[in-house]
Amino acid sequence: MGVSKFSIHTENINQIASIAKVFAHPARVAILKHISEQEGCICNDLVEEIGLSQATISQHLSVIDGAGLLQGTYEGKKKCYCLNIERFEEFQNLLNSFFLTTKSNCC
Amino acid sequence: MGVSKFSIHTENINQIASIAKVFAHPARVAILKHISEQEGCICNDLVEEIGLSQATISQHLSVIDGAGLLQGTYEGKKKCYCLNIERFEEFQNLLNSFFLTTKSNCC
DNA sequence: TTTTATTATCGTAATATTGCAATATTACGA
DNA sequence: TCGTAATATTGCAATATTACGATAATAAAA
Repeated sequence: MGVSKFSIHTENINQIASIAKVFAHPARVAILKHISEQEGCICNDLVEEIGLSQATISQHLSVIDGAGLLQGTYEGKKKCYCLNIERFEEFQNLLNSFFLTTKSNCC
Repeated sequence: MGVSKFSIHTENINQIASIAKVFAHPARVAILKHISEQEGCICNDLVEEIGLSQATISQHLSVIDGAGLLQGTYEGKKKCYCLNIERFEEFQNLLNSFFLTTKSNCC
């Protein structure tokens, strides 16, 4: 199979899983860290910084972007990515409330 | 390929990704929620509750267990799982510091 | 000891993910 | 307009994940 069964779970459960999936690959975690560390965002430095091919980095970027975590603006030829802090905090809060409620309901 | 390149990343980055991976599937999120909601843990109720086969649930349980998030004790024939709160909180803290440092370093 | 209930593991099929080379696209400058 | 730099997309190949039936292993009860 290989297909995750989403339909059998609640909306909240699927949401938590989708959020976690974004962070479930080291390249994407590294990209987010690098983007945030850079003053004013970065671009294809990620390829050199992280050591994966341009195609692969671009692919990971689109996953992160698809989750709504990025704001990209063009500066000349270069596209500069920046973290969408509101969305990022939303993710943080959703994960945190999962942790909190799970913890407090436990045996 | 299909192989994630872990060796090119820092320990901390790989750690965040590994933690997120545990929560990156709705069945595992559902399992954790059910386990925590039940007074005193549960066992194969998960199969009925969640609607996946016993083999699949057992597989997901071993992923969660492999991350150190479970404490299993036998009560007669039944094996009752319980959340390892210390480890769970460790995960929460690691993720939270990732969120915090990423956020505060951002442009 | 045999049966029964519960959980784990194995084998396998279907699908997803990861990574890269090659190629397209985009936007600027000459 | 053409060339060039930067990024995105496409098309694989390799590997991982998910799911389940079948089968083992385990532990209590008959």
